[in-house]
Amino acid sequence: MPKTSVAERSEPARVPAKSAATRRKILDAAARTFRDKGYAATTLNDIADAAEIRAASLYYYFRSKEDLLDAVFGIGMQRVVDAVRQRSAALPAGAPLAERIRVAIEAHLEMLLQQGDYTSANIRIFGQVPKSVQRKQLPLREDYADFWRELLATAQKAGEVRADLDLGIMRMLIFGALNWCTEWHDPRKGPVREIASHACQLVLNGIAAPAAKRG
Amino acid sequence: MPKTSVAERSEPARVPAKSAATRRKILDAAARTFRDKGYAATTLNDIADAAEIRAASLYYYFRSKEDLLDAVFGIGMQRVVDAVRQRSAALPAGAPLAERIRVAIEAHLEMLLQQGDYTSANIRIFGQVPKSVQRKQLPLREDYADFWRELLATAQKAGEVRADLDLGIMRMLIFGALNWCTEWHDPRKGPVREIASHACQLVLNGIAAPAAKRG
DNA sequence: TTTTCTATCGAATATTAGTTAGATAATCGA
DNA sequence: TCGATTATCTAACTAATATTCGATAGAAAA
Repeated sequence: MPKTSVAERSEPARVPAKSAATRRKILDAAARTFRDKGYAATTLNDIADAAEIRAASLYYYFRSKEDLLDAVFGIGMQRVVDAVRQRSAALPAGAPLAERIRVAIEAHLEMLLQQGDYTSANIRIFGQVPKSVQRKQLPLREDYADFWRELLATAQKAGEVRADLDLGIMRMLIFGALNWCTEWHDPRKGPVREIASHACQLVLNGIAAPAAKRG
Repeated sequence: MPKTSVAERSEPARVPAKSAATRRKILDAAARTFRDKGYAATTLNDIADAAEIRAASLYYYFRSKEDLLDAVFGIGMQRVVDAVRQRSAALPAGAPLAERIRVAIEAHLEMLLQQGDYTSANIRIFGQVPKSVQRKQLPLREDYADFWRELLATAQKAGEVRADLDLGIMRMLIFGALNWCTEWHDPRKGPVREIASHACQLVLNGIAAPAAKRG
């Protein structure tokens, strides 16, 4: 029994909308399952079950399991890049750099903990995934890294970040504090706002130049 | 050809030392491979190859793949607990709490990045491992968490950490900054000391109460 | 209606991986 | 030297899994 069950049609029945909905369901299921169990431990049946289709049907939409993973990763990274860039662009031109860093932290955490499972899947399992997939994702990752590099470098040049800090190391420590949240935070439970606020305090106080120059 | 190749015997030929050396080689190989590729993606053949034996021989030392993982995890967590406790205990009784936090950070990072692959395997792949193994590891993990809980709570009570901070959240953010290093740091390359120093700055400045009380 | 294309499925395939069984080599105490 | 125990191997088994193939239902087009 195919059981078509078309429940997604919210818009006035577009032309190719039928297949797009299934594709989305597959991606959603894959993102969640990959994130929760890792790539190797996730079977195509796991994904198919969650998407309410049979495993063979996955191949109508994706050429392979790796392809599916790559698609999930791409969406996840694109989303966080867009979210952070957009929030940052919404700030007034003369906003203090600490404020720019704050909204970047908040956007990153919200994407990781509230929004879809795509970004958290990417962040969480990237290191345990076939090298070929990692390689294909590198350009997007570098895009995102560049955003932060520039943000921190500008803040340091402006004297808002201590001059003696190695920003490469500091950036990775900050990423760590944020990204690790996927390992412990229960999205249904705690409020993200509370975590974001603490992360901002840790980071901003952690790297800020002393307000009053001594000596 | 078995090719016995007994090259480990550094001590004067102990009694059961023969089997213990192989067991150690298996554990070393497993820790490294698990950490690098994850649990599911690691095959017993990968481990056996690295340990220079055949896969079937693993079963002379461990009942199953899960058992082997559990052994690796246990060693990894025990090591970091011991290292951090020991370093902390070596401090003079009246040492400032910031100093206690600093040595804890340093010990944690050294165990993660320099010492064996056991701790890093535990930290890195714990979340993508069978639930049964996670459950068996919880007591040890709690032990370690308790150490940090107590350390931070004491510092807060002493007024060295801002009173308005939720230490549960802050502790996980700190763990994140440290643990994430397994994802990006190349142990052969950068000096750990540099990273530890930056982590200390981030954490200590990030949570410290302002030196001069205002108002 | 007939044809065509899209989407989905059941079944088959080939490979791999964890595990077991039995044989055998190596070691050691007596 | 000899039997017993320890350690390791080869070969086989079984279950699971990614992937392929051919069939088919439904919708759209003709």
